[in-house]
Amino acid sequence: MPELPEVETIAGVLNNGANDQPPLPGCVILEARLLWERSLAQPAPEVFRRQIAGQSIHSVGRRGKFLVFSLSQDVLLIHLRMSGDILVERGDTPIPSHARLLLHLDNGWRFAFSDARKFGRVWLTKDAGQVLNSLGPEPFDEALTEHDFWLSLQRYHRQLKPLLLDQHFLAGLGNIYTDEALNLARLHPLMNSQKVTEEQASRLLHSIRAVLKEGILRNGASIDWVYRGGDFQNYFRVYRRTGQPCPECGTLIERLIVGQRGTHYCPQCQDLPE
DNA sequence: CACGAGACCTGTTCGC
DNA sequence: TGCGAACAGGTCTCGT
Repeated sequence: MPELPEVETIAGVLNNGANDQPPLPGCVILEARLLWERSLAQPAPEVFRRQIAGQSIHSVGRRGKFLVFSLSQDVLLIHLRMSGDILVERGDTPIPSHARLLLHLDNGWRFAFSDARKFGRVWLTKDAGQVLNSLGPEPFDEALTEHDFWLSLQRYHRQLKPLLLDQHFLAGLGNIYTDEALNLARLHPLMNSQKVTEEQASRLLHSIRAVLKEGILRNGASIDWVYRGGDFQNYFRVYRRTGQPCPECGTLIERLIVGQRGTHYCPQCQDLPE
């Protein structure tokens, strides 16, 4: 479910707190409860419970679509996948129906990893790199230049959309922001990455950064039954807008399946060469 | 290497 | 109204 802007928004709220919840940094984890053990990727459940108890939370960050919690001894990593969310509620409130992991905090509040579809995963490790090192660059990394981006596109002979979704290539894009970025860059989702010109690559990188930036500015998108305050869904150019007019030219948005993902694009603005 | 299908899961929406 | 199919913000593994 969440992509870079949503995860960034969640990390920000957890780190700084909000009107209805305190910030996590400074809290001590008293006890962990695993309600669905398969959500735990690493280590074994007993080890996890023993090891995390007593650790304090130093900060909450993000790498790609991973939430990164720096604890006093270890790093807690959470990937929300399709339906995951983090809820921080008072300890005496009812346990959320899809809670998979609960952390009881020393301030009387309770941290819950909620995940209806059970695709999300949790790691507790001393070496976050072991999990995160295979990720591609952060889209906003200044070291990622337009020229580098073009060269990396040249290294593959793949359809643009599946390549952008590949977290080893670039970290953070998901189905929404990939469709949005390709439309803004006026590139067809099936275009071969090797055929992208240097000028088009530059346009694509700018578009990726623009849609992610706007997503973050609007606190992410809230669609389906998962609502967390963001309103980027009201500004989609093509995503889930099949049959509606393209904001640029008015041509009706079309939908096709690419790499088994629903894909939305403007057949006029995003034409497929040859 | 690149692509498609299947798996992992539950809940909502669509179409007849 | 009812019911099965389709669909959903992700990623891994396997076969061709």
